[in-house]
Amino acid sequence: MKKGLSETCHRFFSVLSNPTRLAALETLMEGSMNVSQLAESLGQEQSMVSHNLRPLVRCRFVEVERRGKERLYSVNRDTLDPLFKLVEHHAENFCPSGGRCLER
Amino acid sequence: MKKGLSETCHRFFSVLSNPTRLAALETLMEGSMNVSQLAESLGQEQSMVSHNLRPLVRCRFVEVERRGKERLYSVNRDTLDPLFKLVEHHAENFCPSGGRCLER
DNA sequence: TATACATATGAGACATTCTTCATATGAAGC
DNA sequence: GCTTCATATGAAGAATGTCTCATATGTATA
Repeated sequence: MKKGLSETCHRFFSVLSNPTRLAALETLMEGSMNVSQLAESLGQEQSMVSHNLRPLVRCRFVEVERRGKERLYSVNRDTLDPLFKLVEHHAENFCPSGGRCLER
Repeated sequence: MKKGLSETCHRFFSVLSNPTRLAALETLMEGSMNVSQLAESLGQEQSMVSHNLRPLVRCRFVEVERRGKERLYSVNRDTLDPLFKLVEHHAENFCPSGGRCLER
């Protein structure tokens, strides 16, 4: 681990350690959409989704594209595909009882 | 992303989104040690280190081995080596100004 | 079993992060 | 320019997470 990476990691992981943002990512993995569609799909308030998209965009987990008055959000697969695969792999290998060891 | 992985991810990432725990991992990456040594090395209270090691162990980011009255902690390289590499890679590719885009 | 050492645990104070609600911005069409 | 639709932003209470301090557990050794 490179010197100073620990600070970068903190920013990286804190953005990802939120159920709303993860659900948003999970949804966006299946296809790009705009904020309203995402809010609808998640069953959440538009403003909450918007608030939570911000850090995802800032950290480049998600990209935005303006389309008239809408904004189309899509995930950064370069990072997220291998990342989720890694988490899945860890859970399978080290959390035999269905991720139970990951509970508080 | 598999259905339900999002909950696993939340546990996974929340354990990692803490400066003390990341510093502990960073230190343990350079070699296994016991709690006192780690506390010393991090300049932190023993009890704080102990508190923070718990979730790391529970989530299998770290392993413990009893050695008499000491406990030897060491990192799970299977998960952490590729994970940190991935974060580093993301920072290099998507955060051109030295990870500045990862700031709040 | 008494002592010392290593580590773990619990409770409360403190800090940070989330969510909600109200409102602002901004783009398109009339 | 006014209205409507889509999204963003701000502030404040609510919820979570973290740290500290005091104390408990557990192991080795005299």
